[in-house]
Amino acid sequence: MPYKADHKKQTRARIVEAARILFNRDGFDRVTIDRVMEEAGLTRGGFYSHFRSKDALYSAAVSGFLMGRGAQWRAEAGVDPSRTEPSMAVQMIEGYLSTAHLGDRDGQCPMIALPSDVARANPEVRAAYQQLLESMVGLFERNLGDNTPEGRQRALALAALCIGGMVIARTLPDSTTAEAVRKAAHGAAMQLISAAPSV
Amino acid sequence: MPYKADHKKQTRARIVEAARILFNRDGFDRVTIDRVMEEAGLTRGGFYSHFRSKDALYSAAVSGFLMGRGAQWRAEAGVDPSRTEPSMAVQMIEGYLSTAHLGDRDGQCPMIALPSDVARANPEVRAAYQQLLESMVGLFERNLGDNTPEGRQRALALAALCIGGMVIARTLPDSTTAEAVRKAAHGAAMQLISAAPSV
DNA sequence: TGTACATCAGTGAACGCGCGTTCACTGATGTAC
DNA sequence: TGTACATCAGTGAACGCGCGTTCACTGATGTAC
Repeated sequence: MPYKADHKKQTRARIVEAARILFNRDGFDRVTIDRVMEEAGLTRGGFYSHFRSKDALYSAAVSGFLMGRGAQWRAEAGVDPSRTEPSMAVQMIEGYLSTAHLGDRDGQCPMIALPSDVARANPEVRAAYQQLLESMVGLFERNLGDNTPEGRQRALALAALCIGGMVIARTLPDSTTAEAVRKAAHGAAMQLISAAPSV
Repeated sequence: MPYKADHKKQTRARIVEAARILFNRDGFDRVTIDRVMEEAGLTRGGFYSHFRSKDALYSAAVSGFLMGRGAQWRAEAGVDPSRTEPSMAVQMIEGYLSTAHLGDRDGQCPMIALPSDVARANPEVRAAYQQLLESMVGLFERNLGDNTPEGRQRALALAALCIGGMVIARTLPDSTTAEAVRKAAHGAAMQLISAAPSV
């Protein structure tokens, strides 16, 4: 057998990682396979021995975030999934709604970078996106320790506030207003958390 | 002078309206000038006597919403800009975070349909988008009658929650979860409003 | 009132470019001897 | 240990298509007489 067993798997991972960054930056339609492959240090033609189509790469990039950059991000933010307590939810929000995250176009959460793209994408991509959301909501839910329908509702609202605040801040050409939106979402999120029964 | 004075202006308005709907549905990149012109009952070639470029149409479509479909929408939702009282803010949220709005792909608010497109668009488009946001935030602010920095912050957070909730709901392939997100955002918005000092 | 005319909104063919995808091939690599 | 070999990851030229944009033309319209 030529090449080591995981050689191809590693190349594939490099393509997905390059795609994740470029999709975050420029969106699905404006990223060409040429650019993805070049960023991964390869050439155009090899792409189709790794992926069925450009669409297949899209869902791989979205769902790849959770285990890759997303895990790294949780570690940096000091979020420990094994500990479940309200302070962890606060920690998540501090990280998600931070100025650093707002400035990080390449490393940002795909839920911020790609929502309107995803809303028009195929079911596979949308399922990957929903999986990201469920993971965020699940973390909120467990950390707030309210295992009722109201608890889930609160967790969903927190997700909407975090993602919504960042999505809007990113559209604004005026960085002062963008920062104000980020801060406002942060404040409201804290308010929602402190209104939770278990806190 | 051949053709009435406002003939060209009306044609232009028809193009903008067609563009607004198509952009809402499919996003900027996937809408072709051909389709816009066809939808407006015209042919390809005439486009450039109305707009400098496809980009110029984009910002016209985004800022056109406020006076066109947006005004109609406010009327339907029973929002009266001349009355400023908390019940009007509640009215706005009821309309914005409604099941009807979630189902209305063509008539929806462009802030829901296009945020990740706009984040990568030129400054002109982004300015038009910011104008939409300012108008929504201004309405919240005045209606809640809290003319302090905290009042503006609350208004910004409400906007983030309304837009964020709808943006996320729209990405989800599973309509039950989508509806849950919408409801959760609605509940949290009401909670934020009722926590305002003047209510 | 009817007709010739000038204007310019709208037409549709054409151009050039870039993209997703295909495919015959090349050459780096691990293995067998 | 060194060499010939089979494999298959990766190459790069080519294809076909669709899109934004241009441009020479057409014909519907209001006006002047």
